Amino acid sequence: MAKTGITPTREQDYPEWYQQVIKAADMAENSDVRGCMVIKPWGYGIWENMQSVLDRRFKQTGHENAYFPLFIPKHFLEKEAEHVEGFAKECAVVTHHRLEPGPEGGLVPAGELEEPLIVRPTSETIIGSMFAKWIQSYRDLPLKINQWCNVVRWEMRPRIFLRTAEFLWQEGHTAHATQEEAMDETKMMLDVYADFAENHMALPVVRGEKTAGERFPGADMTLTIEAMMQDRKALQAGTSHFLGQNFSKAQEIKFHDQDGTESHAWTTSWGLSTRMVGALIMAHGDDDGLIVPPRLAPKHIVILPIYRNDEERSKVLDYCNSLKSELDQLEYSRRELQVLLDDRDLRGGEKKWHHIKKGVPIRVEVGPRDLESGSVFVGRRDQAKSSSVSRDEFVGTVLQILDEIQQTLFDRALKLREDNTHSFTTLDEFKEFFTPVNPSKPEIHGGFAVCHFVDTPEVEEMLKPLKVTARCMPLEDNEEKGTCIFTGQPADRKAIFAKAY
RNA sequence: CGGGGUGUAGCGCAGUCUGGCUAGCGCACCUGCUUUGGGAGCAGGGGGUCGAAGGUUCGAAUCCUUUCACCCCGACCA
Repeated sequence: MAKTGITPTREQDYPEWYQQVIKAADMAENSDVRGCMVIKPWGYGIWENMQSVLDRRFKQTGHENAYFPLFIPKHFLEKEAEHVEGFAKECAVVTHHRLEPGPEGGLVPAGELEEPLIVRPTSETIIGSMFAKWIQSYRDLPLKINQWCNVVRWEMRPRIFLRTAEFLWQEGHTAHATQEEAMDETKMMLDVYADFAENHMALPVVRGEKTAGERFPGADMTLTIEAMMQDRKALQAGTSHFLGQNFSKAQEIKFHDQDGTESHAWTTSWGLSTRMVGALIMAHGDDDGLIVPPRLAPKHIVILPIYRNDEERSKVLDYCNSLKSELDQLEYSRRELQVLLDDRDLRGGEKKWHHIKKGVPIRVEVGPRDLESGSVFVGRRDQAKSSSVSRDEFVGTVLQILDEIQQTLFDRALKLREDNTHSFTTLDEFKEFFTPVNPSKPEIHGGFAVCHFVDTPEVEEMLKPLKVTARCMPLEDNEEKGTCIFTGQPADRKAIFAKAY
């Protein structure tokens, strides 16, 4: 009988499968605060590894970390018109600074603030206000700052990791003397994200430009990396914004050039959030649970000792400990190899499934028979079968196995995307692609549709009933001119359309 | 903010229509024995006063009133 680790399967009920994977892998859970999640050690460990890879890349590309306040004075947010409009509907507002005993017990807010404070939904305004002070001369530029923090966007429909009221992210903010330099920065950081997604998350992405309707509020241009999840929906995995002089004009970020003229700086911002953990789950998980790409795994290998009595136990544990020390010497992807020896007093099968559901890349089972033959029983999370190999061979090839798993995950995800990306030249074909056979209980359908189009509000309107959005206009391979399948007008380039998270 | 629904043990639920012994069941948890290369079996055990407040009644998880919370479907969104 093929019993799966997760009920239901992806095919049966994808959204429910997603929730169950998180629960089974013990990654996170909902908290008592609606819309806010608690990230548990296994989920947080993955995020920490994401942080460490990205942080290194940010520093390599000339950025420094700093920290800015959680609270933003209301009038800061009001300065940039589009920015206000984009975020006003989802801001948490702090109006008081004290609690006092209420008439009927409990506590009531007191000490009303002169000006309400907004819990940051993003920090362009408060960082910009500091940039305005720090920047006076062309010699102060470029200024390239990143911060790791939490932000709050009051969401009505939370989904753990994908959309929560509070989430963790990094936000980079830079200021430059010229438009070209700011544009180069915007593109470079998109490439950093794309490289991270593909080489560390094993997640193939399309690099593209957002349409006017999907752009960041206040940006002149938003670049994005878009990935396909296993239900064929798109997920925006990271964005990089060219802000032009919009914020610098609103916030007076000015500098004197070499010839003494005063100009407004050109700014960018770019962010990537804990949403990526959700992307990782939906891109790689299977019906037995999570699969963590080795390069981001909190534990690469779990050793499971198998024994029947105390005598066997001590022998097996000695063998396991020495194996662990040997493996501990190795490094994988700039980290020490992380090896867990799980000697909890649990039945073997239960313990094994526990680690399968968590997605540990490699399981090593060690029992009395292995001691005699000097071997280990190795199972890879990307394969169903396990096999016996000599201990020395295993230690000698383990790093290679991890790379193979990493590659397998990437190849699988790429194949999924390629198999479900189609070009369309007529609107009828397009509509059919996005219409489920059974509308009351939609099956997994659709994918990425690539079509010529013109970026106008009418097109966005036409897409609404289908619940499809323009994900991006790909940066690569997008020179060919054609006809917009929505309006019939001549179109300069194509866009990718999909249902999205 | 509109429509629908649910609150009973850590989790998932039955019981509510038709009020009545000490409020049940499954999973999880603890103990013991048997098992052990694979998500164990048997036996025993701990844990809830039924979202909250008020009312009707000899008697309320169950009926009535008020209230709170959460979930799902729509509009919004990294």
